[in-house]
Amino acid sequence: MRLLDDLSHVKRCFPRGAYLYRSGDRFQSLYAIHSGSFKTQVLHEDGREQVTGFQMIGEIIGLDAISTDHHTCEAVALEDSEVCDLPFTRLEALSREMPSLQRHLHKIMSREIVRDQGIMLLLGSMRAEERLAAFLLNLSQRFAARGHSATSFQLRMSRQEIGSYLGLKLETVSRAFSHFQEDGLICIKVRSVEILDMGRLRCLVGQHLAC
Amino acid sequence: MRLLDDLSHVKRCFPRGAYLYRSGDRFQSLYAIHSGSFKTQVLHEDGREQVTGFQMIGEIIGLDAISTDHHTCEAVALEDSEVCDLPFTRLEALSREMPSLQRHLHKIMSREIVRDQGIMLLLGSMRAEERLAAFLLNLSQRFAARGHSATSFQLRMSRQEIGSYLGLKLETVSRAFSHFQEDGLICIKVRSVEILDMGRLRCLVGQHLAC
DNA sequence: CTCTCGGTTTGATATATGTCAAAATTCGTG
DNA sequence: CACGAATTTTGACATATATCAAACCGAGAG
Repeated sequence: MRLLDDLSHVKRCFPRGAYLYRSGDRFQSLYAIHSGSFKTQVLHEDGREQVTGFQMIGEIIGLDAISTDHHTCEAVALEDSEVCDLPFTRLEALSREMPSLQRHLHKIMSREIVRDQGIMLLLGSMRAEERLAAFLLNLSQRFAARGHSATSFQLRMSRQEIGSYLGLKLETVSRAFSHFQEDGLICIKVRSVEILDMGRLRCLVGQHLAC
Repeated sequence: MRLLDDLSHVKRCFPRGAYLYRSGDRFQSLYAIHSGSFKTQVLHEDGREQVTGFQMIGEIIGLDAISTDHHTCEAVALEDSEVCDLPFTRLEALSREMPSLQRHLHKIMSREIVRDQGIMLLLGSMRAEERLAAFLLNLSQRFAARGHSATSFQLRMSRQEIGSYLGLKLETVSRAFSHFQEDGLICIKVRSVEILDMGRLRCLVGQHLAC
């Protein structure tokens, strides 16, 4: 990771709502998120859009573009954010010199593939409340990994964006949040979340088991 | 691609139903499909399984395992098949020597990420018949790319497997096929498909547009 | 501070897909 | 060739989620 830091000291700022890249943009760099957060989404000709992920500090985005030399999705800042460019040809050259960097890069790409498989599982075989519980637990875990509270955090995205990510309508997301709150699983006030019963939330994901 | 061929002349055979690898297996190699076809699926603790893809000749599988050194999904032969092992450490060593191989490997991984995004779009925002139409068009295109007919082919997977892949129940898949047939879009007899009206099938994907 | 507007919540109703069940067909095996 | 098992098709009905609509709330602008 230190190697990546060496590659670029230049941070660029993106205000909330700004595009880091758009679908069709020429591929130059991967981007390391230095502060803030982004969403990535793919567009369908007919205008529908599907959020494919929410990225936070330390995560690398832009991997989709390697395949065609053009970005196939777009990345939008969810809050004021900073990113470091990682020019890809330099990254490739460096990783030819340093097997550890090479392996690291491969792991990053593979991890993205595994993450995507998890989302397919979620979209293909979970019900609305399971999906939302899985989403909350995923956020919780990622906040914790960054030294923040695992139980209390702010959502950076709208109900609409959560819904798009989870394959649900925003009303369904809102209702599921309300239901979780009635059941004492969470306390939610618009965008601030507190997880009250992590155990039962975990049980919700994987309904099929007795809990 | 020739480089990959050099890497391994050894083909291994897998009869229909055999596992190429299972979830949890130690990662050693990527696999190039030399003949036949496979499905990959992820398992949920509670027993649910989600098919994440169908792979055919020339495609590389096992990329998920790089991230953790263990396979996170499993691959099952859909018919008698042959694969070439591509030992990953040798692949990495070679690609340090040969920038073109390095780039090729990166593109393969990135292409998988793009493919997964497409499936998320499908699962997250398409209706049953749109999903199935997209699936048929995808198969058609891949058969055509391999020199087979784009309009007439055999399905190698069951309704159940198609349903799992598309986030639908097998009955829904069957009904959608029947409906396509009534509408004169396809002729389907169990596992043999003939596409009769490619244009209207394309229109079905992306319902929102007037067609 | 108040207004406005986007976002959120909640309710009533519609609909796509799931569920359960039975019949029909195909396929593998003896 | 014939049997049984597995897969597929089809039907009747149930239900999760979408849709439409209205009320509510909160954050930013003036």
